[in-house]
Amino acid sequence: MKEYNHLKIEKKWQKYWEEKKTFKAKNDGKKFYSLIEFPYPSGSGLHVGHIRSNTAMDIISRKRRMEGYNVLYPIGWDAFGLPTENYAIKTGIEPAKVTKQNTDTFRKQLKTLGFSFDWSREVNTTDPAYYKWTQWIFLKFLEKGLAYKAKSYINWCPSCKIGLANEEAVGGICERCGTETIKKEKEQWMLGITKYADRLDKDLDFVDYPERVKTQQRNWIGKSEGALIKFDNIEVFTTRPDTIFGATFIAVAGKENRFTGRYVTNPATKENVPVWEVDYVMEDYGTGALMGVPAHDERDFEFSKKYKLPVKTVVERLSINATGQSKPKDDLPFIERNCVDVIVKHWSLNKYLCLQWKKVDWRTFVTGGIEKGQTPEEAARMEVREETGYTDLKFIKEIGVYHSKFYHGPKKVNKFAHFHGMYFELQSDIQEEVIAEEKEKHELHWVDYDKVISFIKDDENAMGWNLLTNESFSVFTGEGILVNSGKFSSLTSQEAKKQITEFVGGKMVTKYKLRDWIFSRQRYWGEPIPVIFCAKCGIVPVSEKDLPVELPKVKNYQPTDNGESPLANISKWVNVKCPKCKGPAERETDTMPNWAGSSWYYLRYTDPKNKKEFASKKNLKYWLMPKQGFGGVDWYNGGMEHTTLHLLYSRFWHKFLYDLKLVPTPEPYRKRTSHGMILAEGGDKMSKSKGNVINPDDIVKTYGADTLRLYEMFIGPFEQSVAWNTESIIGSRRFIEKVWRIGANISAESSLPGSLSPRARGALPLGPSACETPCQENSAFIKKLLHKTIKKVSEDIENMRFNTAVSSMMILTGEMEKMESIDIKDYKKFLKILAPFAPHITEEIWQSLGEKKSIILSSWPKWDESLIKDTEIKIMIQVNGKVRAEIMVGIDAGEAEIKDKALKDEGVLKHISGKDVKKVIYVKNRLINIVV
RNA sequence: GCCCGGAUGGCGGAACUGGUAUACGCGCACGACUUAAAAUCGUGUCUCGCAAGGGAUGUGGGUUCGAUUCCCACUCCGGGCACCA
Repeated sequence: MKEYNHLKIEKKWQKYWEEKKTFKAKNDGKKFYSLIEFPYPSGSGLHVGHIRSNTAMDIISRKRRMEGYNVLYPIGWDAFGLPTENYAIKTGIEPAKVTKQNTDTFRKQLKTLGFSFDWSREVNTTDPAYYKWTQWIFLKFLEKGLAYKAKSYINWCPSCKIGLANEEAVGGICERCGTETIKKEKEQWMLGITKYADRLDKDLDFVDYPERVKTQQRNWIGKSEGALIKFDNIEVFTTRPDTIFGATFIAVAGKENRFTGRYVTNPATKENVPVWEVDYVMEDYGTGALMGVPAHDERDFEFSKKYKLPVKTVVERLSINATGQSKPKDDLPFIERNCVDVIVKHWSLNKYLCLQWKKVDWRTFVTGGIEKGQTPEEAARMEVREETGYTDLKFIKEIGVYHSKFYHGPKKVNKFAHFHGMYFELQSDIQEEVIAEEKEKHELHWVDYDKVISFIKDDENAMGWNLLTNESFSVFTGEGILVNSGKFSSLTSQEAKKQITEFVGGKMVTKYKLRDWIFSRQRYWGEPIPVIFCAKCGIVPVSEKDLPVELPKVKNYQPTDNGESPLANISKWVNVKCPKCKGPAERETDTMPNWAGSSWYYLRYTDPKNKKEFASKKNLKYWLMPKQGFGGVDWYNGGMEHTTLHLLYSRFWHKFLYDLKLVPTPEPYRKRTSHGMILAEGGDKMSKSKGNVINPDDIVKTYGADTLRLYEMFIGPFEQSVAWNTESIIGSRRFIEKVWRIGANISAESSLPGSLSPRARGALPLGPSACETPCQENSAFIKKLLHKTIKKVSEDIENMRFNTAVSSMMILTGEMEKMESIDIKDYKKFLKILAPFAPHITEEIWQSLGEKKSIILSSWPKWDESLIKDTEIKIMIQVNGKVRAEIMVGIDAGEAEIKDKALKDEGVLKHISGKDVKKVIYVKNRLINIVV
């Protein structure tokens, strides 16, 4: 590991980049904006887990630069400042000092790793120069009526003595210390995020986020469309107004289930229904009251069972065949028919009577129409007798009614069938003769209980069976066809919703789970809310020229016992003159949450030193204007833990600023990705308390920064969590040394120190491929592999598949090392694609090969498709799906030729001789499968 | 309870759209070089079998000429939401 002094080399290049500022914009013609979610200061320091996403973004950013883009890749600090505060409280060191200390350490660590941040755009969100603008934006919210004071419950942690936001007290447990929280009522500042709920939901359609992130955001917003309907003086919210005829009680929020003794009128049926207090109804969702529809809601059903309330079915199942042979034909009208679907149990075995149709691929129970004047039971008996001959039937029960729209192949018509599911048990095998015509239609099967579902195959045909055997089908919560609903009967749920809502005088509304954002914190560390309370003038905003309202220097920033902010005790700071009337007034002592500064820091990156505005319009436009889709930050990588709150909050702020015409795009981020965590060696989360934290400095000291970077990328799929393993890191180091060795060997003029010992040099010559084949062929082979690798690495970086990119470069160097000589141009191309991964060592080799400019100023190599194309391809030959041989054929060999060659192959003949070749399947450029 | 991921050698993991399962790396074993060690290079390394062959991608089934990949059921692990009418 001491063949060259990697630490020296890395230091040399860190310094070089610092001085030359190689990473400054070099091409204004194109633009790109990549963003990293920075590592935030915490007590435990930066660990290898933090480094991973930075490395990934650094690789992308370096590649972009080589592709000629102007890259904005800034660095920010402490937007998620909570850990600092937390650590400060624990240690008693002043938060500002902790931040300063940590920031310096981290800055040094990040530089060591060679990240190509644009340090001149550094943003520190806890700096008053920055949070001035956070306060300024808050005042805009206030001006537009989106910031308001309201009574609200806070979760108070008796141990931390801190009021917690909802997200910090999940399930009533303090996220910081695990203590159970207490609810306290308090006047709090709120931000009206619910006004943006609809747009925050809708605009997800236009951004490039992973599907799961979108889903999580949508769930959080919780949009649902329904109706407000009055039952006398009680208004309920329901998403299922179509079930109102089945509403047999009204449930209002309460602590226990006790009947209130009151009755109200169901506006649809005009019947009186009882009003119950119910513990599963939430006071703050919808209207705090709901209509109980036991037949079509599981909780209502449970409740009605317990208190013996009537269950009234008003919606029946409807299935429409969407695909395949039974899909209704568009040009045919539907023929409605009442039918029976008859399930018949065997007289002694646990088997059931099923039919396999002969003319179509249908598997059903006995079915048929109900003739005029027949009861369903009579019809069922008749059908069983006609189709199967069995007569000794005992009627057990009617299973239910379900509807189906399908195309009846044998009869060539669209059918709209209303099935009555009928269940019989056969008493004996007494059987009459079945007429020939019926026998032609289908064949009879007795199917085992547990095979029925797989025999019937089609879900819709198995509806009767599911209703009979599966309890979860007992409450139908889906949409279907209305029954017992007066003039709305036979409408579909979809059709009925609007009509019924109108009929009962209700109105359609959209509700969200999302609540307005509680924006106050009773803590020291946060931007003070820039508001003054005056006895005469009320709430007065601090004027813009007095911003920022800075945090006062305090001795004790610990939270108070009474739930007030620590700032409340500092009368010097609190007591001010009212800006309007100059009378005595008091400052707001609440501060903003850590999410505030992080909601817009990316905007400041475009113009971090601006003193007049939070960022100039010109800069915002340059970096954010749509390149694709909605525009915004081109690429934002961050941890999964921020996919709901932070992402949603910053989207909200951005949209608000967009409405004020202060930012040019309606969405902040065009593309969002998330990295998986690096876990400690045991697979646990890294944490200081567990003592399993891997410090990047230690790794760098032993293996070098390039090795660490490579390993972080190689260790596993980027979006997946992986456990760290220090043992494996040596592989990445060996790879780098191999690259170095090839570089040292490649040219006599190379100024690289002779990295190969004479012994190793002696051992090197040049594996079998170098000796056995002529040199020219070798060089063509390497060229081809190189171009394949360029393609692979280029594409893999874009898709964040760094692990396979590294792997393919390892394969290439493995082959290169076997060669007697390598074209220096080819080797340089390889260095270029490796450069983003291992910037220091590639830079050193690059310049030792006579290059004067930094490798990052060179251009990203292009691959040549014609070189990649194979002239001969390998075709696998399978016999009955098993690989038996392989043949080489020319790229443009015809199918017949290949098949012919395959059938004559010795290895194949062994397996097919004496057997009939039934079928030969040829998959282009891949394989031949011979079926015998 | 609901929603979303995942499960492949001793280990991290690879496999394009259903087409050679285990690339690449680690570890291990053997060999070369060396007085020796380290480093480096080479060979081998899923499993049963002497071989021909057979069996393996969490478990069980299905579709297919062919399934790690698609479908159904289940087990375990991870993440998110949780009386949302």
